[in-house]
This record gives sequence, C-alpha cells and structure tokens, in this order.
Amino acid sequence: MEERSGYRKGLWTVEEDRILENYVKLHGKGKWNRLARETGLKRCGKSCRLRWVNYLSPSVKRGDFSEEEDDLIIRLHNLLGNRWSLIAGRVPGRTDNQVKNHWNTHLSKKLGVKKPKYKTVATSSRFSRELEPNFDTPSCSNPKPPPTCNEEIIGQNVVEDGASDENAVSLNELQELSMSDCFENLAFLFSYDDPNLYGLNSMKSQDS
DNA sequence: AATGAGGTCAACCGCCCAGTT
DNA sequence: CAACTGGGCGGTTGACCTCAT
Repeated sequence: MEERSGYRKGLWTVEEDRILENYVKLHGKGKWNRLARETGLKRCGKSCRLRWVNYLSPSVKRGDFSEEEDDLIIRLHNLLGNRWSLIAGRVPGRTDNQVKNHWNTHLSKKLGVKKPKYKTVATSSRFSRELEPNFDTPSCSNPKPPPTCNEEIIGQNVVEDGASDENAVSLNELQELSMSDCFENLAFLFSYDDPNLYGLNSMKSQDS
C-alpha cells in the first residue's frame, strides 16, 4: 500500500485519523503538506486535506440524506450542473464528495438521468471561485450578482450538437436567457436565512 | 454455502488557479 | 516575468458490501 513516492494510499487507519485530527486541533486546517511532513504521516497533503474535509471534520454530517436534502440537491443541480462544491455549500453538513456520490448513485437513477452527453458551461473551478464569495454569507450581506451570469447560467447542462437530454438546455436557449432570468434562478440561493431549508419550500410553490 | 452482479462510497487523479519566490 | 507550491475542483476508480441465484 506504499507508493514509490513514499506516500501511503488507500483507506485510512484509525491511527492515521488520530494523528491528523490531533494536528488539526493543535494547528488548525490548511498547510496540509506541512502536516504530512511534521507528523510523519505517510500521506500526501492532498490526501490529508481530503480525509479531513470529507470525513474527520466535525461539521460533516454522516448518515442518509433526507428527502429535503435530496430535493435541494436536485434543484441545485438543475441550476448549477455538476458544481458539487457549490451545491454542497448550500446543503449544510454535506461535502462535495458526499453530494457527488449521492447524486451519481441515487438521485441520477431516481430521476432517470442518463450518463450525460452534454458538457457543462464553465466547468472550470475558476467559476466556482468567482461565484463563491457571493454565496457564502448566510446573511446575504453581499448579494452582488455573479459576473458573466448569462454566459455561465449557473452551469446548467448544455446539449451538445445533436444530442438530446431533457435535463439540459440548448445553447440557443442559453443565449436567450436574460440577466433577470439568471437572478431569478439564483434568488433562492441568497435566502439562506429562510428556516424552510433555504428557500426550498418557496421554490416548490413556484413550481406548482 | 458459494459466487457473481450490482451498488456504494472513500480515496485518488489530473487539471486548474492563486499566491509566493 | 517565469517557476514553483499549495490548495481546490470534478471525474473516475476500486475495495468493500449486499443481495439474488
């Protein structure tokens, strides 16, 4: 289980978890490569970060996804496409990896989503970083609309030439979307204070 | 009881970007 | 300015589990 690089791979042991946890308690998150060096943990920094973020962090919620979470993820996925970190950011206690796995194993089947023939708009992580600051304040103190919203309409899936996918929008449709459409789609994302699971219920009523 | 198929999910990989030197 | 480093992202893999036969 040890690579030529000297790093271990595969599942984490209880002892490794303990070392990682202790280090984070003492020094805080970040500096993952330093963590690996200083603790003698035979894991690369990335692996340490992933383990913490997806498993050890106390903010991570374990267990089955609730109906509300499913519903929220489905709606967010409609708007954002496969931007799992953004979606996860709106689902309290869930990580991008959890959301991604849950989508791929449960929700995509539930919805009958085929393996996509589409590509997402603005798949780069750059987009996430541009958008993120506008999303992550629960009090919505910074409701500045994202840049280039039309172009990147929330990452909705775009049908490639000739492909058909009922969950996707065509490029033409995409180009016709106005800024106000964008904001409307995004509006619920700013309703973080909403006790009804971040605007989920209000969205439901809009739909019906 | 054995085993093969399918499902699940933790972890890895490759890429990208931002910050630092 | 280029090179390097650290961190984050989405896609993919593979070990493990469950269930049907």
